[in-house]
Order: sequence, then C-alpha cells, then structure tokens
Amino acid sequence: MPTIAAQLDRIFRSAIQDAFNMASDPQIGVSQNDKFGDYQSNAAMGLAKLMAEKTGTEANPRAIAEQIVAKLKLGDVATEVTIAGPGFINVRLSPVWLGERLNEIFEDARLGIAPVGEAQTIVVDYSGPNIAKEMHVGHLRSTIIGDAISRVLEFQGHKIIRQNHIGDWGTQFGRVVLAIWYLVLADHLNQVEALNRLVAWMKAASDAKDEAAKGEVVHAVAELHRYFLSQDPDGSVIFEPKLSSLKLKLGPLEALYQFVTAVTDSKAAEGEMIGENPLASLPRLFTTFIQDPKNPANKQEELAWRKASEATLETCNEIYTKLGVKLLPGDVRGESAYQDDLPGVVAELKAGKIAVESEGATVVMVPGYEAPLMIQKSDGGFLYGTTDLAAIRYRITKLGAQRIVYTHDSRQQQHFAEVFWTAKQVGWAKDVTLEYAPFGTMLGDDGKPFKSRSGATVKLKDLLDEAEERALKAVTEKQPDLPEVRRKAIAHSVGIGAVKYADLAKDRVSDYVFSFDKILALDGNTAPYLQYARARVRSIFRKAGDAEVGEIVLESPFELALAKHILRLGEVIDQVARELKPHHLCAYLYELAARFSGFFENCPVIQSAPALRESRLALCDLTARTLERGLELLGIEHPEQM
RNA sequence: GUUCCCGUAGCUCAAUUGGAUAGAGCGUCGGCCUCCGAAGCCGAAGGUUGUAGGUUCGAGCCCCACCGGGAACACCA
Repeated sequence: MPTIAAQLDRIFRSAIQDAFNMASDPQIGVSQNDKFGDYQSNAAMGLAKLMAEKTGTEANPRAIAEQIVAKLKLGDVATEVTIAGPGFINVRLSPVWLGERLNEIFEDARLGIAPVGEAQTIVVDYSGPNIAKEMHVGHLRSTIIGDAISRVLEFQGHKIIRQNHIGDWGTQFGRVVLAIWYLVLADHLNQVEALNRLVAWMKAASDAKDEAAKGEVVHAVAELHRYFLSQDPDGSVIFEPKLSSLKLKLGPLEALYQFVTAVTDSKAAEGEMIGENPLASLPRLFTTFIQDPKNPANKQEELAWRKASEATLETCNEIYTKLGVKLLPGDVRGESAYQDDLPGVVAELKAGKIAVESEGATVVMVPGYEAPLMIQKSDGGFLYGTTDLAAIRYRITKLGAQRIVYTHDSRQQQHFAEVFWTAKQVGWAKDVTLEYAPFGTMLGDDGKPFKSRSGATVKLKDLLDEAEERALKAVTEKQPDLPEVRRKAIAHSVGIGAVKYADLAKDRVSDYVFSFDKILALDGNTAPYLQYARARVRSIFRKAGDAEVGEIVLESPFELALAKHILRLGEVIDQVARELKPHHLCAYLYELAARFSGFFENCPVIQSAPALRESRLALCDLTARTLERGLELLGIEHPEQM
C-alpha cells in the first residue's frame, strides 16, 4: 500500500493537472493541528504566485484552491475537504476508509509498507575504528547512526553493502610495530617490570608536562632499547620466532602504543641515537618497511601489523555484538586494502588534469577552498584523501554502488566535500550520489566533550557496561522476583537500547549532552519508555487469554488518533531514508506510544463487548507490531517483559 | 585569515526543509491506583526562536551584518 501522503499526492497532482493543465508538486503534509484536518495541500499559494508571474495579473490563491478542490477525485478517502487561511486545502480522512486500511495492513508482515520501486545498491560507510586503539565514545555515533540508516534503507528494499573503513594503515604503524617489538622483547628478556615502570614514569612526566623528566625517561628507554637490540639485532633471534605464537591483547598494546608515541614525539628522542638513527625516527623507519609488505625482508613487520589488526578487530567485534550492530568481519575493508590502488588513483587524476604538482606534492585544487586536497606527498607517500578516493572508485566499479553514504563526525565536512568534488570531477561518481551524513560531538553534563572524571576519553565498553549495570539496578528494584538471568537479559536490552536511542533520537547534526539519568528514564523520549509501552501492550494479550482478534472499526477519537498515526510509519521511513536522520523515526515512535496511552486510558479493551474487543485487540496488536518494527529499524531490542 | 556547523521555555531536545496559534520531556505546581502493567496517565504555569535589518501572501527555517559557542584548513589520519 502506498503511504497516505503518496496517495493524496497522486490525487491532488492529477486534480491540479485537470484544473490548470500543468504538473506541480501538491505539497502534501500532515496537519499540525487536529482542528484543521488530517492532511493538507499547500499548493495553491505557490500556484497563485506562478500564475501571477505568467499572466502579469493577480491570482487569488483561494480561488485556485477552489478550482483544485473541484477536480479532486477523493472517492471514499475523505469525509471533509475545506479551504482555509490564504489557501490551505485541508482533508479529513474517513474513519471507515482508515479502518479498511488498518485491516489491510494487519495481514501484512511489512505493515503495508511496500518496497521502493527502484532498488539501489547503496554502500554505507560507518564505524571506522582505528587499529591498536580501543573504541571510545567518539565511535559510538558513527556506529549507531550508520547502522540505523542501513537498516532503514535495507527495509526499503535497497541492497545495502556495509563498509567498515578501518584505520589500519599509515605512518602511525611504525609506532605500533615498535610497541609490539618492545612487548615481545621485554617479555622474553624478563624486562616486563622495567618496561612498565618506564610507561608509568612517562605518563607521569607527560601529565606534569615536565620536559626535563621526559628527557630522563627517553634516555632510559633508549638504554633499554639498545639492550634489546643487542640481544636481537635483526629480529631473527627473538622477535620473529615469538611473533607468530604471540597472543596479542588490545589493552596492553594500546598502552604501549601510546607510550611509544609519547616517547618518539618528545624533543629528547631526537638526541637519543639508536645505531645510526635518532629514536624519534624509528617509527618512520618501520613505516617504510611496512609499506612493502610483500617483500620477504619485511615479514616480521607485516606479521606484527597483522597481529595488531586481529587483536583490534576482535575487540571491536565484541562491541558490535554487544551493541547488536549488523557489522560483520566481512564488512571490514580498511585503508590497507586500497594500498595497491593508490598510484593508479594519482595517475588517473593527473592524466585528467584534475591533480597538479604543487611544492613538490600532488594536490587537487578544489574551488571554494583555500587549502587543496593533498593526494601525494613530496616524498611520494599517499594520504587518507587518496585512500578515500580509491575507496570511492572501488565501491562504484567493483561493488556497483549507486549511492554512497558516510556517517562520520562533522569535523570531516571539508575533507569529504573535497573528496566528493574530486570523485565527481574525474568522472567516477558521475551518476552516483555521494552523501555525507555528519554528526556532532557527544558532550558531558558540563557541555564539554564527554570525558571521564579524570579527563580521559571514555572507552565505549565501559560506557556500555555502566549503562547495563544501571539498568540492572532499576530492573532489580522493580522486578525483584524475576530470576537473575531474566533480569540481566532485560538490563542488556534496556541499557544498550537506552544508549543507542539517546544517540538516535537527536538530530545528528548538532552536539548532544549525554546523561545516564536522562537516557535511562522511563519518562520522555527514551528507549526504556518505548520498550515499556510495547511490553504493556503485549501484556494485554496475556491477560486476554484466548480472546480473538477481529475486524477493526474506528469510533472513538482516541482510536482514530492512534489509527492515523499507525498508518504514517511508511511516510516516516521515507523521510528518514531521504534525510538520513533516524530521529524522525524516534519522534514518530514516541508519539505513537503517547497516542496509545490516550487510547489505553479511555478505551477499555478486554471488558468491551466481543466485536469491540476484537477490533481493539487488533488495534493493540498493530500498535505493538509498529513499535517493534520501528525499534528493529533503529537496532533496539524489545523485551517481552520489563 | 579562509571555509563550515550550531544558538529555540530554567535544563535536555522537536518543529513534516518557506506554512496556520513554535511543540515534548525533565524540573515546578495541582490532580489520578477496588479499574487491561503507577517503570504509568491527565492538567497548569513557563517563549520578542542570540541581536538588528531584508526578501513575500507567509520566516525558527532563506539573504545581509553583527554577537556568542564549536570545528576544519599542504606534506598525520
């Protein structure tokens, strides 16, 4: 069944055609105020202006509205059509017709929402964590929003290809390899404690911004480094043999990675020589090794990099599972996957005269931007823009993408604008829609970026754990008699759902303030409220026993208000898909729960006479199924009982 | 310096992308449990949409200038 808005669009469109012999958008919208009607067309005012411009004489919008209304073939859809204000055409839908529509969608698992006519292949690029770093709250929004958008587009019937463009390449890998080298050597040479002491010392010196102390640490690190090197000069004695059997864990790796970064970035590292190189240059050295991974001489570096990737992805997958996000290991195609394509990308851009040489580097001058998009450094190295362009080309030519959606934070706005422009200019994305769905920062109660009390970035896992713990506390308080397994399962659904919903319910473009108390509240636009509303509807059926569900007949205004809203799900899904903004669906579900409350308070179900009871039970069932479908499209669970 | 995003009730957020009287929740005040789940529901108070112009039948939304907050800007990703 087409949406009501779509049906009215068609009817009004042909009425305008009949009246004025012209094609025009009838501007169908839902009435804001119930007293006007249910839907309205705002076309008359625009048409009046258009005609005035054409003929040079004044046109009265109300008269135009009357001519449209005269041609309307609404059949049994509406009971009332009125013209109001400057020329609004208000339509009140027929309760009988609405009842028929509900009975029609009742039989349909998709709730009457037809798949789109022309299915597209859409790539959705989201999450994108970095290797050797645990996911933190900064990755939450991309992961959650990207997942919800994917689900909605998929439900519409599009072919969705999820792409996890992980940060698994680049100059930072020298540091990662160096960190693993320290890890392995320290372990084998009984220097773990010594290394840990240095790590703690460096952190203290960095926190205190004490340059002199940092210099001392760097000196000590260099000493340990030289000792390691003396025991295993080319990695063949300890590093390589131990590497293949190494069980690398992300936690220790990340700590050591940060340590290596702090050490090699410090000024003192320039003065500390390791063989022919200063300590600071070692990461760059490893980076050059790793950029030739197929060379047998670089086997150990390549293996270390792979270990780091595996350890990171393992942890990410745990998070994805916990979040109930539909990102699978097979969706991972990170920056490293495009390395072979980069020279070709640059060559093609140069051949097309889109990229030019500038100060020894290769850049694309994008109109409107002062800074160009860099695609090759003067030393021949490539940049993330190059990788992004290679990914676009791959997605279009190999994956057959007709639309590519990026959910990444708004700081990348300029970067994506330049990359998209370049992809269009070179011709790869000629008939492809490239869309950037940016989002703002997650803030703490203080209005500053969300951090722990000590000021550190909050690990995503810790945030989710706390949400579940708080939810468990609430469940235990309200339902102490439930067995612990059940309570934990509910707490998982509620806690994780609350975090996800809080993120999805806000317009993604602006920053938003995160507060555990608010997102877990049972009042207001929260996941627990919707989950509760749905559990409450379902409980009616437990109470009703074997009562039958029957034909829906709408009489009470509360039934009508609920019915009209249920029938709007398809319109809202269209809107979410068009704008890539899941918060419209959240607002819809919240309104649905509110209208159900009105119905529930005023319309007895079980105690009613058989025919009415059957009708109202069917309405309850449709409400529950709409809530369930909506929550599923957001990626949020709905426990049977709370 | 250039470019971009955001300023809406005390607080957290909406407003069908230019439509009618700017809506919710929290908080405040007042009601509702012999009654289908009170983790709930109903009602009241609360606004010069940062400021000042402009565009038109109509502006929270578009244009201009300010004010305030945030961000990105050549060899990191």
